[in-house]
Amino acid sequence: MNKEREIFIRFLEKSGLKATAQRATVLDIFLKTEKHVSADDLFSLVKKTNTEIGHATVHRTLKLIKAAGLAREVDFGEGKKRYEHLFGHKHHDHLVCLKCGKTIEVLDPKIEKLQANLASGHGFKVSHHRLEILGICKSCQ
Amino acid sequence: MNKEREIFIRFLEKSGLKATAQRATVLDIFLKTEKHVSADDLFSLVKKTNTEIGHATVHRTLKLIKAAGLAREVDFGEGKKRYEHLFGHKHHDHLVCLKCGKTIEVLDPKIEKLQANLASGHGFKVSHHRLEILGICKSCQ
DNA sequence: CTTGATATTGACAATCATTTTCAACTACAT
DNA sequence: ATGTAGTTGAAAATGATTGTCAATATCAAG
Repeated sequence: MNKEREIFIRFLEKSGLKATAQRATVLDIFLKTEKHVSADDLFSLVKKTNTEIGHATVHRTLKLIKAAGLAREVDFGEGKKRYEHLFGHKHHDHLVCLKCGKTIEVLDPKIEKLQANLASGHGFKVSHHRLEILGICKSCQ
Repeated sequence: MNKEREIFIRFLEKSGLKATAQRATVLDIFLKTEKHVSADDLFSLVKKTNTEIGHATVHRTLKLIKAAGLAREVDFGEGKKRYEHLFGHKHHDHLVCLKCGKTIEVLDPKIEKLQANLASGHGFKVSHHRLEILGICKSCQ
């Protein structure tokens, strides 16, 4: 967590941006939640301890956190972005339950490998990928 | 194409909905474009031949086309939905170029198989999945 | 072919997520 | 301490999509 803060500060410096109290607050609260938060989720969490921070700032800061390499955008097809931690977390894909919304993080190295092959076979230089398997989880069946 | 029209009509009947000229027009133009169209793309295409159709109708009709099983929603993370043909098209995944926006449809049965195994290993009953590999295509490198 | 119940339409307003604008404010190098 | 340049919150703007509603069209029944 202090490591993440340091990375963020360093990213801001390097980009000629400023380390403000609002940015620190948003980052801290983001780091405390181990969920896939939307900007609005995070805004609600932030509001609990600090009524002064506007939602535009939360959006702006999430972009920065992502740019700093501390978060990844995920999209469960809801029409809004969600963010998850990236630092100290290995890449993974998601199983998303269509009933209860629960997500399970999964990883299959064989799939990852095959995906890379598939892309390079088409001359593609991969930046990243997105795999979501949607269905009904065990407890919802 | 006539097959698709028939499926659509049958779907409307079965659902107690009406076969209107607007719906026929939107469907026809959708079937003519072999692209991943957004509602607004399609609205522009429709407007070329028929100025009378509103954008709300295009949105509504795309939903119906999807419900009829003739289209699939795809999401390239642009904050809007795109639709692609489903009838007579096998399932596939996408390579999306981040520079020119071009998409290549790909399929690897081994990946599909592994995905199914991965999900069932977690007790998941799969409804569908979404795989997009984002990167830079050959000609944009 | 007329009718009538019901679905549909387009225009417009509303909504939701996100971004922009802008004047007041703050960080931080000097 | 100070000036410059980035930052903030509030409010307005944007873009995609959906809801409202009065006028209109569909289609089964007579």
